[in-house]
Amino acid sequence: MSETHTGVTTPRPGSPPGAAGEPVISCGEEHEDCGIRDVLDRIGDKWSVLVIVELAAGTRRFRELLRAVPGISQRMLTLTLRRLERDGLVHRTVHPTVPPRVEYRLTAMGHGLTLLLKGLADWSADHRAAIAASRRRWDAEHPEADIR
Amino acid sequence: MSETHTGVTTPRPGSPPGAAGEPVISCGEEHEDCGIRDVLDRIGDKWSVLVIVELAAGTRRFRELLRAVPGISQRMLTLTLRRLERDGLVHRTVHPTVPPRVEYRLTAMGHGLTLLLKGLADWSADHRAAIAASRRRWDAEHPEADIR
DNA sequence: CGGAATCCAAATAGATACTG
DNA sequence: CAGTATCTATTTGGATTCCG
Repeated sequence: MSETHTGVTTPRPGSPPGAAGEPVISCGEEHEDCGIRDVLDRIGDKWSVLVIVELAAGTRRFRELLRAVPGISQRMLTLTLRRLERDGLVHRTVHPTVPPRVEYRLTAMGHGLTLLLKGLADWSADHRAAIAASRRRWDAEHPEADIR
Repeated sequence: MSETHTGVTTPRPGSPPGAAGEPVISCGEEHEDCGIRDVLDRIGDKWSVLVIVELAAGTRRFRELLRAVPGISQRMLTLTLRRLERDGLVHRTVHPTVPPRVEYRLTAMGHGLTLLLKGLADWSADHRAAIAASRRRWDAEHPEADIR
């Protein structure tokens, strides 16, 4: 789910070994949903949205985020924050004190993204019941189907 | 119904940092995701968006989708379609002929979702360059970092 | 406190073969 | 044509330990 086919994708220094001529189903030139994958790959994971939502409320320290996002592990919070930082959605400030103090806040672009997330959240809320009902109906009509 | 309990709010300019008071997130009373997770879990996977985008153009048969979405396997197309159907985003019509003819089309709710996806696609397109640049910078500043 | 490193379990995706 | 059924490979997330 990470860096897919941006067309300009940066292969990081320590690129994967072997695996030369990968097909890499690059969305040719006709499919216009190309850029959207970058964003979906980011917000589609398990924790990014929750972290972004928390940061939308203001600057937070690492430990604060850990508490604010219930269930997230230290490792996943670190990974999530690094990825968001790498994409330019989150800014990280290190205060060279003892003990260390590291603060995270959304960048302007990150804040812009929250507007879209709000739209998504609204739509989700509006259709939550319908989706749940549809699932119940489908599950009833397809017993012993294993889709997940 | 749209402005009820949404997930993200725009931070006020003078918001005190780390003010442990009111969470600016209102997802009802508990820390639930407002149902946005249901939607993200669906559109966040590898293929759903591509399938939805293709169906947004009109009714499609299974084989047509298989050709239209480059790289998807038969199995993943089936799974993706079943999940979308279960959520009430896609409708499936079986014509009892020989050979079988199965058609897929978006439901009204599915079409509604495409509007949001368009918003996301637009935003992605607008920030694609910025994101790519941010990634290059980050990767340059963090050699041998493996964020995946 | 804020991580990085390691190991392991689970979820997800892909290839292939078979069928009504 | 439109799927299932298996099996395997890859990705992802979680738990734990250690460290400046």
